[in-house]
Amino acid sequence: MFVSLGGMDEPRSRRERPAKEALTRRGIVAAAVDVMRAEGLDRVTMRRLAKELDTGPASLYVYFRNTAQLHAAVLDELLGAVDLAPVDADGDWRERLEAVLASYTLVLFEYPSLAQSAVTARPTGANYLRLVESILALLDEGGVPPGQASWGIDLLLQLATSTAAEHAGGDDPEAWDALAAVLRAVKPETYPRIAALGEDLLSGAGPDRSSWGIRALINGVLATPRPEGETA
Amino acid sequence: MFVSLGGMDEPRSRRERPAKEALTRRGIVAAAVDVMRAEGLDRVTMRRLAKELDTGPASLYVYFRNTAQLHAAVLDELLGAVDLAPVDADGDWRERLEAVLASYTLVLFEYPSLAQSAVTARPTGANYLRLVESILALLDEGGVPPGQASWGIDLLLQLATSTAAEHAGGDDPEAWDALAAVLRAVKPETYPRIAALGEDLLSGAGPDRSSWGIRALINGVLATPRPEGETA
DNA sequence: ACCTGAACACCGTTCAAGT
DNA sequence: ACCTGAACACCGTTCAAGT
Repeated sequence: MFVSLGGMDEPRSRRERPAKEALTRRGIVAAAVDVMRAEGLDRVTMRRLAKELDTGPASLYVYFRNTAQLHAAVLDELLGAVDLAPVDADGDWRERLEAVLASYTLVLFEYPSLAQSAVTARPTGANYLRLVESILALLDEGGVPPGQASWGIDLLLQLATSTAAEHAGGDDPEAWDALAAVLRAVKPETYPRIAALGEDLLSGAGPDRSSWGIRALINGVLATPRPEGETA
Repeated sequence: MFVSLGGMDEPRSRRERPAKEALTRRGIVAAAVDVMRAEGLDRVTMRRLAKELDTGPASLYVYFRNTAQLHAAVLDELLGAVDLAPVDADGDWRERLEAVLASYTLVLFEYPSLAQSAVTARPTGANYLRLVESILALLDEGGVPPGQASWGIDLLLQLATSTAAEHAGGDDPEAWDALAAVLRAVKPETYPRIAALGEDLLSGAGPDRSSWGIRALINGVLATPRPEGETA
């Protein structure tokens, strides 16, 4: 394999799609990420991937129980891009925690449909564990009692994940317009408070709003004791 | 149509599946709810419903832009079962708000995959509006400033929705065991804080944990001012 | 406007058989 | 154990044509 068989250079296309390679979990995930970047998560299917890897769909079931698990593995891969630098930086722990969660949200925003599937099937790979460990460090630094940290971390990631997931489904501007129209059309006699708040219910640029949400939850996690009789 | 044509009684089966009825939005949603209760949300597809209604799938696109919108309409229907009685009851507003959100979560728990789709496609029907109005009333009673209420309501519903959505995908006990195994196997040198918390990360019966989460978020929404320069 | 059959372009997952 | 082709039982959505 170290000698070229023919006299000609290998054409580029050979390198780009190797004729056949041994199937591995890592290789499948790598192919999945490629397909996702090129064609979107919708196309990250067992069949599409099998085609990419020159095999039949059944082969992939050796490595992943189902499509949801495959997507979870793809997400873990992407989580490598989350910026954990704020963990060891200076400054207020709350702000640093907010920064880490904002970075997580931003990564998910690139593929909101992946976020949607993550609401159900959390990843369990190395990148996810690093993220959890980092957040726990910050909560500890902030003096959040361990019991609250245990439950709080799930909550924080859940909120961040579903914030990104909200934008799955094409970010359909028609759907948003429809919601705005419904709110505007609401009868003040039937729904006085909705009518009173009106547009403000939908106000706020995405980032402002989601960072406020994260801050609110951090504050709540810090301030809310766990029910009695539970150990931490 | 008021006279029987034949001498025999109409067989029961005629009543149960009328030969043909005019297509209406309501009728489609009703059929969708039936199919969901009988066969699960997975089967609430354009094709399956078309079969149920004795027509072709294309007919349904007159009433729903796509399958996600259909599911949102089904959810709104189900939301009629949310118990809003606590709104006008006596007692602490926080506890009553928690009760309303718990009822919402409970309704979604019956069809977690519907909750999963609701993370992306919020309903906009009458039942959803009633729920929003009720929560706003409680936040107002609790003295939550309008700006925080506007943003907070979304957050509260989002958290409750994604809490139920987490259980979509079959509640696969194997997946949970896998996560537990990963956490147990974690090396204390690499992930000291995860190792230290250990089982507690997964502890807590569902209801205890999710009601703590709701309480934490309510507290956070109450305590966290919106950024300056924003009106309420 | 509402309704439809047919078509296009796909899916997930399991099975029995091979190595 | 890993790998595979083939099969089973489905999907969403659009189109052109009808009323």
